[in-house]
Amino acid sequence: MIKVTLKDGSVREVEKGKSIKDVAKSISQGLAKEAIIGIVNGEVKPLSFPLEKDCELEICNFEDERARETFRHTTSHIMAQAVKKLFPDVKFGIGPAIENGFYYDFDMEHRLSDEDLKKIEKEMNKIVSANYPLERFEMPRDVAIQYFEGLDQPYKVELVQDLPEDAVISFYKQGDFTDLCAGPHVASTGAIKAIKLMSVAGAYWRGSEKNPMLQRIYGTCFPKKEMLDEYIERLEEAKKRDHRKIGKEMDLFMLTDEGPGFPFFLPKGMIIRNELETFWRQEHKKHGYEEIKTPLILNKQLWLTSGHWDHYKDNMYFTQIDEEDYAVKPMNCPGAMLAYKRKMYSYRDFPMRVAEMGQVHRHELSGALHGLMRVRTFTQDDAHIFMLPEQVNDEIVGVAKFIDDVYSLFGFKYHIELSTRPEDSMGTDEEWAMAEDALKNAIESTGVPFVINEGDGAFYGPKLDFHLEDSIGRTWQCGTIQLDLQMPQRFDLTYVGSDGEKHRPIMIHRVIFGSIERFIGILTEHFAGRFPLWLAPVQVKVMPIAEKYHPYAASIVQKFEEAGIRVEYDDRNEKIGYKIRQAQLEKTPFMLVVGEKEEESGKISVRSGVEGELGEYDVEDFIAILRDRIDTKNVSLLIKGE
RNA sequence: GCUUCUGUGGCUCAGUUGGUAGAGCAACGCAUUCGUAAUGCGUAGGUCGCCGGUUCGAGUCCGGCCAGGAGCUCCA
Repeated sequence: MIKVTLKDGSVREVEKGKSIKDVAKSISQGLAKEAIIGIVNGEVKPLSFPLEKDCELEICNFEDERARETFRHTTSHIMAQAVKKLFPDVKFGIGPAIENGFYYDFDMEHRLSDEDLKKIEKEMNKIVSANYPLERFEMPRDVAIQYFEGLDQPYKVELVQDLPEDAVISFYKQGDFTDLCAGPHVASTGAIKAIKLMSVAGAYWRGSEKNPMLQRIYGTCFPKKEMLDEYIERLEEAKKRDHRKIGKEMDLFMLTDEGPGFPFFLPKGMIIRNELETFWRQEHKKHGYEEIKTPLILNKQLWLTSGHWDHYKDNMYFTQIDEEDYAVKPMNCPGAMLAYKRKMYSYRDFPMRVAEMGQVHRHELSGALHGLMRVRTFTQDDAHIFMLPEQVNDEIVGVAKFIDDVYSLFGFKYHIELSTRPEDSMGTDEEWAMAEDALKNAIESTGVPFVINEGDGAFYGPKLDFHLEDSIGRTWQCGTIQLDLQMPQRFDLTYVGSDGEKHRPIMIHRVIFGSIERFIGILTEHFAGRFPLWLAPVQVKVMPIAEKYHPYAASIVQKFEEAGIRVEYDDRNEKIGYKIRQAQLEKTPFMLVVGEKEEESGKISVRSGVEGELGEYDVEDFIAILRDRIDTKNVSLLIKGE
């Protein structure tokens, strides 16, 4: 007998050689049925794994991330086996589990279509039914290379060649299919239940555009069909929140063939944009920022000095003025450097915070464009902070707090990445190490978790990036704090220290929204078009029941207008049901119905876009409620529900 | 930019094996003045993304270009 310590601390005596599944069964049939993997002394093992000595054991179902990953990774092997059966000439890339499923990359003559996906799915289900056990075995590196060369699998050969000389290479075999794989896997193919292949797309081998493009099949799978259905349902719901769809429905912005990547903001979208900018100015004033505006076009010499001409040319637009070369600004910093250089500064002026709502133009690849999220012109809510070395930490912490405050106002969840030195960059290793340390120390001191994104910094310095999620879980970088040791040097920025000598200031670039355009896109998806009252393009809509109540309705409209509330008046000759339906579809927060009853009582009947009928309100009372919501920037549209 | 799919009136979509375009909503007109998600009747609106080719004949087939979606790459 051996002792198995379970996660809850309890200890079970089991017969030596019993499998994890046996242990699960002995605890409860339900657990055994749901179990996907076991974790033995911290290592993921299949349920068939025999327990030979005393150990700690955790039995995991689909709720556990490690179990999900193992489950889906096995499914990617099943897909590879199915593809091999249908298309014997296929060459395999890699096939990992990802956030909501898995993928596998294939190289073959045949171009995969949606019909092929169905065929592959069918073939996969056969493999599941056959319930092949997954068997692990090993080969020395050189034997493994020969093995894959013999099978004409060049990508696998490349993968093995990249492993160390003395590595022992592990394989997993299921039925007639064997794949290079570190594992782990579930015990047998029969464990996989609900499979759905989602799409086929191109993906470069090893993520480099210099390599050949393989065909990637994305799929997902669950232990139960109901879970798959629920997931697909959620995706459908998420699509309804897509800012491109809502932007069109609510008439917020548009994109045209004439200006791909150059969005038009329409009257309703401008209200949101202007409200955000007003809020932004108020907050920056409170945080001790001054505001400037620098030109959109500046001459070649400036961009040579800044380094953009050498490091950012591919993304810039150019023009000529009086036969001299000019560029449209892709960033605001060089302009800000010129503004700084206009006069002398004392160390007493620091930290000096200079903000700019700066419109930039960047030539993004056509395939990268995406609604308002990725465009070719956008407005950054930029700022440059000039400071003394001893002020760096406080300033970074201060900006991180500022960003957190703004995101919290909207109820956003975000994650932070520290992006380090990229290949194409300026400056010395020492400078980069210092700058990276400064950012790292500052963010560590706030205690907020972050991940490191190796080699993704700007060419002039490392950065802390703040990422927000869109409706289907893709994340977009919005806020960023970048420590720049290059620009102050290149532009020879100075200040006079307490010693009377000239010194070089330290500078950070930072944005909070990131770009107004992207931020509005994220906001739209986050609120599914039901913007907080202070941002809502239309706050209330007044709807008389019939023409004879128009004078009373008009007097209501006037009262809301006088209170500074954005009110629309629907005095069309239509039935009230029709007006309500349209206002609902427009996502109007509050609808005010007025007819005989209201005219007599001098009140209004309020309908909430999210809560339905709220009953009668005194006009002044309701205005006060809305005014308070707007002034406090309350994101909730609920009146009854609070 | 790459792989792949898509592109029909303002919007959402039909359009069968190629025979010179249809619906609903919206718009406009008339009637109706009607209490919380669509009142009825009528009118108008389209060089079927653009260019070229095959054909007696192309929205439908072929090629090129443009734009959009998904993904890759890249990024606020």
